[in-house]
Amino acid sequence: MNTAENIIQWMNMLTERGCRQTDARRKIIEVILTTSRAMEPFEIFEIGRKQYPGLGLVTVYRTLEKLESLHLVQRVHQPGGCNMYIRAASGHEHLLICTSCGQAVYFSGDDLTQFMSTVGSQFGYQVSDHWLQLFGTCQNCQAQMQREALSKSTEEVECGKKSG
Amino acid sequence: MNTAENIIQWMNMLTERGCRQTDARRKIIEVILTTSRAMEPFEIFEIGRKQYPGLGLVTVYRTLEKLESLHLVQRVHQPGGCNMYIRAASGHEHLLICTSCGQAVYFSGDDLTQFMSTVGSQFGYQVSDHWLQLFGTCQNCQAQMQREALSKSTEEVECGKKSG
DNA sequence: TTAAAATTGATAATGATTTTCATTATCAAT
DNA sequence: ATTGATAATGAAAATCATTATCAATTTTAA
Repeated sequence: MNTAENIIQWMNMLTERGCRQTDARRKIIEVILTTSRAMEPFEIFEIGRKQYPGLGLVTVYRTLEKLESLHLVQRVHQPGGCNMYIRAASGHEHLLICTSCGQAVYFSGDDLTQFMSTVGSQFGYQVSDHWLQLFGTCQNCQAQMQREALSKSTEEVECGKKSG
Repeated sequence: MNTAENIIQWMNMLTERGCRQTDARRKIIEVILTTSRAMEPFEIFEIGRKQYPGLGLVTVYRTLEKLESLHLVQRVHQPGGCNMYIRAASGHEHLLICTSCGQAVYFSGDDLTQFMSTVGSQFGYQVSDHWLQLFGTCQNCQAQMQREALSKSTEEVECGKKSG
């Protein structure tokens, strides 16, 4: 499914829930669907109003709340804060986030379901939900870092400088 | 190790880091070490000042920040918010939290380490860290719910009431 | 087209967390 | 035990993300 179809689909889900289709919501959804990393409300607001100047920050908050209740977006928890949003996982998926650029991908965590309930029963708990998130460095950022390290060592050779 | 010894140990870790040992910190640490669930700063403040009336809320915030940087406490992320703290995990442990009473226990997640890096390499990511948290109902709360369900059905029989 | 109702965005209010700052407590050196 | 440098404290004020208010606008079903 392409982005345009995806936007229509999300808008229709709003309609099904008894909500109205508005330009503000369409733009907010577009921003979310065309960005592959988690964003703060203010960031969505800033990107969105470039193409839709009337957009208000409060509307972004309200729309995110609505989309979250429809399980179309989800909050992302990170060491630096928990106020970012990204399109929601489909089923038993979990996030893998680049700590350098924020790029996020979903991976399947089906194989963990058994482990979860086993752990729970060991402590007498009835496990109903789990959160799993991986942090690391994406391919781009790994390459970038490698380039930087290389150019740095070259500099040292050429100029006789020491890093520090 | 008992609580008293544990408090001394934490206080000494503050000293090692160049911090001073104060009554406020001692009381805050005691509250954390004698409670087996995550607490908000204000909750720690309220419990602490019962025995140490001078305690200030700001000091609780500052102490938590310091203890977190020493990896003695950690922030707990929950659907309802991420402003609770609990003693930190030792090594590869993860939290299992009761969604009813907040009771928390740590379980070992060693067996997941392999899974994590495998998943990462599938997407070209170099995984450096992971978050895992389980939610469920603890034994006490399960029993409690069962009792409530029982007494409710008994009521119905005795009084002929319908639940609603 | 019309009118009811949902939505919007500007503004004000809220509440958790931080900063400020004068006072107090700690602790190594005496 | 005393001292003095300075870390730590707590009260109050400031900050900042989020939420509530409300009049104006937009959407949608009829």
